[in-house]
Amino acid sequence: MTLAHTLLSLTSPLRPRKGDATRAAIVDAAIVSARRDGLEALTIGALADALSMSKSGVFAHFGSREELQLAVLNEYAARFVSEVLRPAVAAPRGLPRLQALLDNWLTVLGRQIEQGCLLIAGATEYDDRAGPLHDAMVRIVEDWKRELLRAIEGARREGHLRRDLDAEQLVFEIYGVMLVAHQDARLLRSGQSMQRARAALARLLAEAGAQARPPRRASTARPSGTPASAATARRAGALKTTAPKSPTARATPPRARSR
Amino acid sequence: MTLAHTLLSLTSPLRPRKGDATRAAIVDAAIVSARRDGLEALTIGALADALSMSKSGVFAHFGSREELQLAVLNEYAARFVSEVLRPAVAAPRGLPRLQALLDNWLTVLGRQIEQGCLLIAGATEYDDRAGPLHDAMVRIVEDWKRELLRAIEGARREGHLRRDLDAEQLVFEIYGVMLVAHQDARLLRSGQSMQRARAALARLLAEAGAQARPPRRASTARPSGTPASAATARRAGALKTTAPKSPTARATPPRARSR
DNA sequence: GCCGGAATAGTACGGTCGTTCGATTTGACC
DNA sequence: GGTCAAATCGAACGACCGTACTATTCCGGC
Repeated sequence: MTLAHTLLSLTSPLRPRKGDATRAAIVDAAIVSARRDGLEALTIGALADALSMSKSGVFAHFGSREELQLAVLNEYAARFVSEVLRPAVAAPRGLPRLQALLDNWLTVLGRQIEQGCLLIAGATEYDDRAGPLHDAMVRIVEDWKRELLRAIEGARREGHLRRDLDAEQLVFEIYGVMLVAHQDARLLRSGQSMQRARAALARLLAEAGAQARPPRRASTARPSGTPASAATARRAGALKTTAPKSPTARATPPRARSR
Repeated sequence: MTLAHTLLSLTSPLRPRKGDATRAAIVDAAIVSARRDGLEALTIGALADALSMSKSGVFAHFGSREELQLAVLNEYAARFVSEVLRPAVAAPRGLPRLQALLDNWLTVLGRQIEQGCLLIAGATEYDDRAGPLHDAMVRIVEDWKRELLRAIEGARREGHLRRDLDAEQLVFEIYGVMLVAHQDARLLRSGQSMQRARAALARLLAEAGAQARPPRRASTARPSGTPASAATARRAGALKTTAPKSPTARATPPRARSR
């Protein structure tokens, strides 16, 4: 079946297969469901109901539940990369590109806080279950960390970060910030998680030797925009903030707040 | 039933109820299963098989699957606290106690890397599902973070940490290190995650103003005390290592390793 | 050694799961 | 408009789920 399918798409590769559209719609709906309840809670019946289709209609597109889960995971990962990494490579190489990447990552994480991240939830879901989903999960996370590493080493090579920086350690710690931001925002509904994450990242970068390019402004007085966060990076503008319009997300008081 | 049960245990509270032992055995087995596959994958039938009991025999002890899950989660949390927090309060208050707490935490996390942490896995499992398990999960994580906060503020009150420290931010970042250590060790089987986590924690504490008491080992240069901050404090022994006997877990080489 | 409640087993029910398979509909091409 | 494959449906299967009920076994107090 899969073979015939492949052969056919080879003989007439240009024909716009209609099934592809439904398949995409199924994956779309499945991503929503999986982000809410987890990949393992994905159910063909529930999906069919949500799409007003029959179970067998949905099933036929994948051949097995596992194949559906893999499609969902891969599609999510592809979107994640294209949202976070792709726009970042537009930034000039080096620190700006790394900063853009982290900024996009955090934005994607915080955008729809109602929906979780499959790469984070899947990591705990499949960390102990052998099988194709585990393997895919490992591959995706490893690939992503490799991209992050590349960006960091790029910035170091440009002289924007300390020469003796332990890049893998920095990847580790950045990932930790993202994980805790995700948990804080979703489980605890903290509301401050994005600010805390930005502060943590800014500090990590500052300590990694990030040069505060144009030191735009000194401390205390802050006439206009330029929000920003923790410790030193506060004036370094090490991480650009996305939506500084909101007055509720006011800048943190001089130096770190103590309780 | 539950009422009668309660009343009876009130009238004869000393009688050693035999069912309690089986109930404990069930919870034991359930914890193992939940740590491997998740709380949501817990199944009464599988549990009964593993214990060579009947489904109804297992069921009778809890009255519902959800009650079983709650029992498992609460028991796990209780053990976690008693393993991590309780022994730490033996340490002198202030920074030593905080360090002991973090050290215990990391040890518990790394001890049996084959089994995951329910507090971490459950956080993503229930971050979007309303219900008693979600509520329990939130309460447990919040309680734990509060304990961590208490330890940090205790250390600050003793003058062991910066006066202007943002304690909640430090809780946030410490939690991030633990989360990424868990993921690295379990999903990616990294093998270096514990060392990386120790390095990250040491740096966090150093930056929070932790005084490195007796610098047990001075590596390269640095004759005597003078705490050092940030990156350098990594070798200051800001976080005591549990089993330094192992030669594989050697101290991190001078300065940070790059790549 | 019986008695009585606690503990456990046995069985059954309704539901949902993933999957199979044959029937039916759809839609592009001649 | 007929053709034929692709797409979708409908019904059914076997397995497992949580739960409810009844029956049986266990076991300490008399």
